[in-house]
Amino acid sequence: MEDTAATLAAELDRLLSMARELEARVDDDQGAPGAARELCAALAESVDRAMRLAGSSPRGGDGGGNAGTGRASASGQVKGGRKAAANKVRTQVRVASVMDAGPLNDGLSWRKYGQKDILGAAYPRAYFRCRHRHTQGCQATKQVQRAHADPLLFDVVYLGAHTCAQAAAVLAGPEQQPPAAFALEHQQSSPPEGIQWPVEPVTPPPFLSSPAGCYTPGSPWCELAGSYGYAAGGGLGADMEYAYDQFDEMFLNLPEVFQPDGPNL
DNA sequence: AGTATTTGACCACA
DNA sequence: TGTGGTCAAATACT
Repeated sequence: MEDTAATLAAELDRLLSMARELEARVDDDQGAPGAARELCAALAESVDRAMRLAGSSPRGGDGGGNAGTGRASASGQVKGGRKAAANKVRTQVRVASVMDAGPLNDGLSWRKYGQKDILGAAYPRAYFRCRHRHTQGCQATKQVQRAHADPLLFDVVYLGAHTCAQAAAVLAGPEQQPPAAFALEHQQSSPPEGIQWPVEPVTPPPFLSSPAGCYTPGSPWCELAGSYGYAAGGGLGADMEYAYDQFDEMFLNLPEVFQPDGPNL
């Protein structure tokens, strides 16, 4: 056990270093996708290994204020069409909202369809689905829940792949650029997401931004101070959790995740 | 007037 | 049986 723990620690440390290097490179040299990709690949590999080492309980740690029910993971079945999301790609992201940051979102059009109090959670969970669900059959949904441990942190879970034209447009951006960056440039097209919280949660897509402090021991979340452009220095954090085997693919081929024939659909 | 959000109820799964 | 996810009518907002 201790051996594994030590290895895990080393892996995570390495991960942190790479992440920081990646940040530095991307930061001062935006035209170096090659180097960035290399690092991303190594990063993904390292994270994957670390996660495997962490044990067979991906959600066991239950980071921070997450209700941690853990029941939404792929259960397969789904009879009457409900709980269909359980079948889909699950991507968990932790973001920090920033005061006065305004109604930022990930550049995609979401429509809130429900909110529910979650057992053991201090704050309700909000349910969103793609606005083009009916017109284009886009099955993507997301769940947003404030972490009770830190009211400024929001746990965002993306379920399912975006198949709508808008998502395709967003993801067709330059060089795997995170949709969030796109969103920042197109905020005016982002309708407000009504969540009954004082601050609007920023919900970056599943893509590593820039690390500051990474991986909280005992938690499945990876703390990543964001430089998504949301609020530099404003205290943005973004965590992410992926199904182990999906991590690399999602990380390196983000657009595929949102495409009709994504890696896990 | 049209659209988005809220909220209670229903359904399915563990 | 309890809980989470979704639906749909009512309400609020632009």
